[in-house]
Amino acid sequence: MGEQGGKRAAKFQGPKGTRDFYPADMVRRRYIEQAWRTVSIRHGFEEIEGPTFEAADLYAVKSGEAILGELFQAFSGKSPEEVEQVRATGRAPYALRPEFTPTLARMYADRAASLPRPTKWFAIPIHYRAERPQRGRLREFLQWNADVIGDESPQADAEVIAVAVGLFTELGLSGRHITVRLSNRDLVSELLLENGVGEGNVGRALTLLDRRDRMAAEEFTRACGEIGLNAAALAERLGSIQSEMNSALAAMENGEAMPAIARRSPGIEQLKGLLAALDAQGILKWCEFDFSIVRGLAYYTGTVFEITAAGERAVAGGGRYDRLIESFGGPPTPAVGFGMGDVVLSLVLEEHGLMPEGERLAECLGTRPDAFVVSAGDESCDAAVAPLVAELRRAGLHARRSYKATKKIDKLLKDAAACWARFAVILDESWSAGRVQVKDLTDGTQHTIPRAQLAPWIAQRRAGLAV
RNA sequence: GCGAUCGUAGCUCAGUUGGUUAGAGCACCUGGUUGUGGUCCAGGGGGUCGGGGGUUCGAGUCCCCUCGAUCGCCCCA
Repeated sequence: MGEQGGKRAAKFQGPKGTRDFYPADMVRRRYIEQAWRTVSIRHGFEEIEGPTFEAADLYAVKSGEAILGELFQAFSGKSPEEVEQVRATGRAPYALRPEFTPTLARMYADRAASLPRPTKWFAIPIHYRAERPQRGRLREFLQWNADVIGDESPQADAEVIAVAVGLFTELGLSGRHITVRLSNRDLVSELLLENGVGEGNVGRALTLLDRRDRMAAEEFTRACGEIGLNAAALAERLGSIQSEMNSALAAMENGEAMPAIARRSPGIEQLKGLLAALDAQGILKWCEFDFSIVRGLAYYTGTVFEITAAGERAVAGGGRYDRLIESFGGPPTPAVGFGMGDVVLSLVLEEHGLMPEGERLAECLGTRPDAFVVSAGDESCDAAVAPLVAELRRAGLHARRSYKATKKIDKLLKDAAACWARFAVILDESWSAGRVQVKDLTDGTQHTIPRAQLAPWIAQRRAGLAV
């Protein structure tokens, strides 16, 4: 911009951390979205969607500082008061959504009285976070969310984990590639209280544990001192309970009954319930306990989990948020859910050669043309291409044509093969007698078909019926 | 927001100690090899070397700034 007239226009680049989806990229995105949608529906979830921006206050307290620092802010610019507010406070009235759970909780709270229990919803929203892009992290991304609302039982926790596992299975991933790491905030909180932390400092302590690996040892020690936490004792207790729980998990995976657990507490009861429910879902082999996971978002309660793949960031993360809906003005409503981003998932699929391409991808997405019409004859054949394509489309077929000027059949067929068409319709000398050549590009056979029977012939043959 | 590396056609890259009109392969378009699907051959379109400034007789090649990308930090999907 700012160039003199006559100079070439300035080129624009897409904003930092965003992606352009050309056709080859879009089909890969659709492949993932289709798997998300198919598996969600298979597990009995119903699709919802909300606004891409919300009142900034929606995120203010519930999400925690971590997300607040990454908010993309938005305002209409229509009123002087609004502009002045942004200028004075640096805070806009709206924010592009950085996550979906607050929107979901708001939507549920609005109609809670008329919604069934449990309500099972999924969404495939686009999200925005103003962080520095890097491997597996962009500023604009898709995130699949699946939530069970109104069911406090561990069966609900297991059900959302099961739909995530179902997705991995659908895409060809297994427990060799993927691990579901389970934890429980109530259990960790109990142990914090038993190891020196006062009632009012539990939240702070959880945040501290969440960052433990990322801070200097002496800094961690000092922070522990401030809240009275005996970190060594806590680590020892958590570690021994963790290995006990993992042994129980392994035993159950071998078909044995759940072993007795030494400790008795509300947190342990939740974990035992979860273990039984995961067993009922048949997905124990994907899971393990990892009590170092507490998660950064402030609204989590009880069960929390992260799903990881070797060498990558977390593919998905989630947990219980039993008080969030109430805090948005709804009735007290337990809920559990997770989010899975498209960026890391794509990397994992690529890494294992599980992202299909070419014909297989076109087949999965239903984008293969049924007929590809080419003219290899005189002007009358050229003129017949457009009406013939239109006729096939009216018959409900996916019909395309070549736009090349050449009459070379090899090049025209190459054109047809490039889009994975099932049949090539060749207009040549026989067109003057009302017939076309149809080549089945799958098996190489060629047939002479009267024009009037072309569409039904292709439709039947596509359906696998004998002609 | 901080650090490191990088930035030449749509893609992958080559460009000699700075020196005349910036190259290749793939892709795209056209034509030929006289008519059937990732052969071969020929031709063509497309880049002011991310952008701006500076040093120099002269910079894609050196210096500064800026934008972007990649990989870490932070945080999380």
